[in-house]
Amino acid sequence: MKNVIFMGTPDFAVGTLKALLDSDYTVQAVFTQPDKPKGRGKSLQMTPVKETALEVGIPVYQPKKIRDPENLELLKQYQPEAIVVVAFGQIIPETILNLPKYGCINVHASLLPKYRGAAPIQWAVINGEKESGVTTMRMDAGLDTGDMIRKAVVPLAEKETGGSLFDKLSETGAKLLIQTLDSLWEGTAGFEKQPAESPTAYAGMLSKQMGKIDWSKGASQIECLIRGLNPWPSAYTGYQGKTLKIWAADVETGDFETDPDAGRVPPGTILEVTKNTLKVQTGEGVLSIRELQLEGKKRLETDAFLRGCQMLEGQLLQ
RNA sequence: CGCGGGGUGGAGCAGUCUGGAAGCUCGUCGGGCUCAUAACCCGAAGGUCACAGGUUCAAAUCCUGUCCCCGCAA
Repeated sequence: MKNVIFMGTPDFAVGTLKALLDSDYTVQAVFTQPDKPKGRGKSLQMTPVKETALEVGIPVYQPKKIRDPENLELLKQYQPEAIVVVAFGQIIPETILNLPKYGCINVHASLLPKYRGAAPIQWAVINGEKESGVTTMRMDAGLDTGDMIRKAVVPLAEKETGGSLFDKLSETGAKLLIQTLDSLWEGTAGFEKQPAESPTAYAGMLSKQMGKIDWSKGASQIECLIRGLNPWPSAYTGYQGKTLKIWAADVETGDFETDPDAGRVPPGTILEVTKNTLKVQTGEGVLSIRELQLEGKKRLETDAFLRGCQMLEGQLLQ
């Protein structure tokens, strides 16, 4: 008997849950966040983890607060040997952390102690990291501060996006968790303490607002932001009073000294418009927009976009 | 009933308010120019104007219903 309880909520957790279901561990029950109204019609929507659990007929619990004593009692009845927590979205009290024999095992999508917090994947991309990864740890009362058990390094591709890295780490995390559990059951697991201080800023939740492009920043910095926030919440700017999302861009490496305007116009100014390029002045360097989307419209490659929307050189994005 | 934008040849758009011959920028195909080209010139193919009803002499355009896409909000 290898009984475990699974706690998780978003897509990222689904890969791990599925890996568990395919393994010789028994998922006794699943805990996930309550359904919330989402989408255009504001209809109630199940969490991805709940959907998966229902497909295979595992009991699903959606406590508003995992802290409530009744949940501890509930968990006790299952007598899990370990609780697997992947992006659950609620703070788990110590009483629960200490309940299972092997503790609560968390899969965190960064190389701890870097990027503790809710959105480690995207922050790694935003900050232009060359590599990230997944860490499993035995949870303690702190936030992502538990003793580390296993790590897997994943190099970032040149055009890595939050979404693409998300997929990679989700897959990596699933494998890593199984390995981690195996080592726990075999008694071969090693625990490594984390330093008290994380070398990076806390990787807080992403917000729509942080996608607003500050054109006075450097081109390469903006490009990282665009990739990190793709596909959600996406980087955006304004064009003629409308929201303009920027989905992909390249840092322009060409020589712009020939352009008389380069470096002499305010950041955000459209420097050059050709059939399929859109170059924008930034605080440092020039950014060439490759894919964008105007409010209410579809996401388009620059050349398709320019066919229907006449953008003129000299206009300002803000 | 959360708010709003939109569905027009292969792509992106205009035309809808003020009904009356299918337009624009591209792409595709053929020809020309050129050392050459994503450049330029000439020509051609390709559309049940999302779908279904209704009003009208006449509907892409007005009215009603349905489907689908998207932005905001959550």
